Amino acid sequence: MTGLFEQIYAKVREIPAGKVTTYGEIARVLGLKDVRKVGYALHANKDGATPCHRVVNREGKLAANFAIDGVEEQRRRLESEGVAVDDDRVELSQFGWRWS
DNA sequence: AAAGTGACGCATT
DNA sequence: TAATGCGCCACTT
Repeated sequence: MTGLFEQIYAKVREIPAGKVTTYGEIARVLGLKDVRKVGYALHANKDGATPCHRVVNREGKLAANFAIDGVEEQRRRLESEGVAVDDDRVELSQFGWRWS
C-alpha cells in the first residue's frame, strides 16, 4: 500500500472533528493537478480507517456515492460532530478546514 | 502493456 | 444555482 492513495488518506486523517475540507484543498496540499484522484482514492477506501465523511466538494456538497453507506450516513456523521448540514451541504465558510 | 474508470473543478451558458 | 463539457492522471484489470 504505497502510493498516492496513502498520501491522501494521511491528509484526510489530519482533519479535526467538526471540520470539513474539499477535494481540491487536498489535491492542492499534495501538489496534485487532478482532484479526481482524491475522490477516486476515497472511493476505494471503504475501510473506516479514514474520516472520509469530512471531505466534500467545492460547494460543500456531500458526495452522492459515498462508499460507506450513502450520503445519509455521511450527513449523519457530520451532524454528530457538530457540522450543520443543510440540503446535503455544509457551510464551508464556517466549517471549512484548510492547510497552509 | 493498453484501455477503462472516476466521492471533482472550472468556464461557460 | 443548475446543467454541460473538458481537462487530467493514478489505479485496476
